[in-house]
Amino acid sequence: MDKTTKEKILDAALELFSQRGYKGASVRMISSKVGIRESALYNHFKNKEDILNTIVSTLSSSSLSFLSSGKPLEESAKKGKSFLREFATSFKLLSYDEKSEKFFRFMMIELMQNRNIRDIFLNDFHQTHLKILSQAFFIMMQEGMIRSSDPMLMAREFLSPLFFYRMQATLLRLDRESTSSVATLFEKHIDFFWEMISE
Amino acid sequence: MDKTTKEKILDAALELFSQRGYKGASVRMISSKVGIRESALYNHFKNKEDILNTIVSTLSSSSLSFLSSGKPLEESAKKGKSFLREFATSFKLLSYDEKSEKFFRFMMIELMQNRNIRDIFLNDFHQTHLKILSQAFFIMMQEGMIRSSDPMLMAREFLSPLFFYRMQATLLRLDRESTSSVATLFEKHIDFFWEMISE
DNA sequence: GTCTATACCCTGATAGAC
DNA sequence: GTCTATCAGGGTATAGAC
Repeated sequence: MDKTTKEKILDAALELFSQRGYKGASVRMISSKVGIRESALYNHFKNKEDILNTIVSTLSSSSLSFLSSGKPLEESAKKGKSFLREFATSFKLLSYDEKSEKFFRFMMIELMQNRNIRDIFLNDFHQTHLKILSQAFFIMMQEGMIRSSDPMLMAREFLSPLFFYRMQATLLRLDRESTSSVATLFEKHIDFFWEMISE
Repeated sequence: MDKTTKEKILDAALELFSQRGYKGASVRMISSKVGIRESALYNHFKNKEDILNTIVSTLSSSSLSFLSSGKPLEESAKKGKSFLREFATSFKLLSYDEKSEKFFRFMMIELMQNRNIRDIFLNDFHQTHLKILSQAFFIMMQEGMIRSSDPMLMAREFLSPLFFYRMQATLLRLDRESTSSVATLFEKHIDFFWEMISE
């Protein structure tokens, strides 16, 4: 509560962008969702694109990558399977965070249409996670916990199913279907993957 | 050449839908790409949605699942790694087929917005491939070629990276960047996966 | 900061001449 | 089967009163 009009506009815009994409969500819809006229909206943002840019720059950094939480990777990676479980859980939990989930839906819609969103997806989102994972696998290999292989390849192999399952959960939720079957896929993925790579 | 106006409309529409989504591609753009007036377009299709439906029903079946090419699965699955390589290659080649690639881009844009497209993606596209793969893995397990595990889980683990790499290739191509690095990811995936599962 | 009023463009779609 | 002409509705954005 006690949100400023500006914040209300951003919330309404994110909601509509995530449902209909940037072009499909009109300034009219956004302002009516907030409860003001279109013209009043222009007191808070220069134009429609300004709303988009504010949302993107706010959410692209914060809501996409987790695990920036202190702890040195050297320590956590040595936990092996537990580390992977923590990573996957953080990944899965993102889809339960309302704003992250809406931004994810929006990214998926715009991925093929907007170069800027593509860059954010591939760099901020994907590369960041790959980097963490490949470092972790490298450490696990050094410790002799897992088979020796290309850490970056292993990171990709571990991350792709996580991404796919997250997308699937998002799709199911859109049709108000249960996501419990997908939730177990995360668990099964970790078990399967660990069994395959562990020495 | 020698395309009917109707075919020209469908081609132009697919091109524009794949770049801008359904809403973003106007009837005006489509008809001007064909070289006719908007009104003339209505002699060939009832309305805009009719164009979409024609495209979807034409491409959802044909361009999405390959491997319907005769040969019984029992035989090909016994080839083990070669089968996986063939499967992955067919999957990769889809992204070199112009129409399949455009339809894939369109699907990605509409996935979060259109229930019908979601169903096609999850059922026609994803489930079909999972079914083939899980049957193949089941046979390989019976033959003692690979570790024993849940065939459906294994199918998902094998397919998710393929999907992700295909998506990545599509994204790179949109920015006219080289996809050769992604092409090798397909190969590496097969090698890695086979090494992990082979007995 | 919000309102009304308005400008101007793009949208899907139809009627009727050729 | 294609054209011109036209329509109502919705799109972003601005000016000026309160």
